[in-house]
Amino acid sequence: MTQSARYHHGDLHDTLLQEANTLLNEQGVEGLSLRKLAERAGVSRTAPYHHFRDKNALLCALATRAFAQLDALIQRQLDTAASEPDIQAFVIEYLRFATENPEQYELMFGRTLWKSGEPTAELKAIAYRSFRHYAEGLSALLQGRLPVGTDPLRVAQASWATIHGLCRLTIDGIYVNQEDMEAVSQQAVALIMAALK
Amino acid sequence: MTQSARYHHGDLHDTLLQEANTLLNEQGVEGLSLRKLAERAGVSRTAPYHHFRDKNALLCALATRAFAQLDALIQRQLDTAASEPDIQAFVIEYLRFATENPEQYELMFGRTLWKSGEPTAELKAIAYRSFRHYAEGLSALLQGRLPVGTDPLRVAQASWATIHGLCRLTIDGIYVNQEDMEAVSQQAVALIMAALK
DNA sequence: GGGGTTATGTTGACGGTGTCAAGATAGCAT
DNA sequence: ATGCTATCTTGACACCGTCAACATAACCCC
Repeated sequence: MTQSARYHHGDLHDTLLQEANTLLNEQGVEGLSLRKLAERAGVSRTAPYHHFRDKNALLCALATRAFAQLDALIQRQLDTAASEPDIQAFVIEYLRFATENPEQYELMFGRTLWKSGEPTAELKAIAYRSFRHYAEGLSALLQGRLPVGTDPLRVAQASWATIHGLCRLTIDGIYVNQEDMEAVSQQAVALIMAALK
Repeated sequence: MTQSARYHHGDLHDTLLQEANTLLNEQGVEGLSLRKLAERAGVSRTAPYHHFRDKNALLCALATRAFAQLDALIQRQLDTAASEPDIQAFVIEYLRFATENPEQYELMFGRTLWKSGEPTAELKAIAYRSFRHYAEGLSALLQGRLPVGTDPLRVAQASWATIHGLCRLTIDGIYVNQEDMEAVSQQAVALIMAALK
């Protein structure tokens, strides 16, 4: 039986995720429909429903994969970091992750999944694990350099917000050009580090 | 002729914008459709097309109105600011603007308008005017307190990114709870201000 | 191997969406 | 009064997510 004529696809689950990623990068989440996906996988409109409960579930699976990459990046860059240049390097890497896959980043953090739809338990888990890794890595890095009474969690939240906000402004195309992005981030890191003894 | 039976609505343009705002706050941008809007205004499906070129144009008009409010807030809070507590107050006001109208804020800065659709010239204008007002206000405020060689524009971009990122994380429901938001912002402002002489 | 259970894939249908085309109506200026 | 133009209408089209009902194949147990 030929590959194209067989009734069962064989690996539709992964094929769908892969095609979804392609379509996401090509056209953004707006242009990602289950029907297009099914067609690209050479399968009928409703076949995907045997592998994902609904569109939200598929998008959550996609975002979960992306978070796994980001989590790996965080651990790789932050666990070996010791000085300000290391932090700068981490931030640059983070920004590149976001700007090289803007649609993916939007999906990971946007309200499509976190508000409009209900995020999967799996997605929540890895998203918060990523933040925990960041917070722990940063705390270790700034050990003894924070002013007394400064909650490391708050510093982690504030600094993530800065990086995240920069990503958002850049990939959404407002206020920060991609060429300026790294300069802005360097300024931000320098300012914060200057405040630490 | 009764109000409901007349052929011409009379003030459909503004009615649409008003209903759109209501629907946006109630159901988010996902739940905002031109057809619902038309029905609420007591008019047929395609009537709105005589007042807005397409859905994108209507959303841009909505966002433009919202930017006018934000712009007013910026000027009100920042032009009279002189010290760190004033900055804290401004940030708090900004955060409240975003968290009290999360769907509106999402629309203003989200990629729905800035990437997927083409932002109106009008929208672009007021969005950038708002940022300029912020940058100018902040520069005046920090006059002479920035380390030499520090570009005020970069500081404006970095600090806006911080505030914006905090808003995004909070209203998208990830990493920052609404109760923690103000504490995080205070930490961020304190850190940055500590770096300035 | 035969037969039943389960996983997977199919077509048909429903209500929703944005938007275009063509025609109806009303206001307004000449 | 007549014609122009703004406004509003119905009809239609191509999409979309998703449910129900049915078809096929794989797999497991006897």
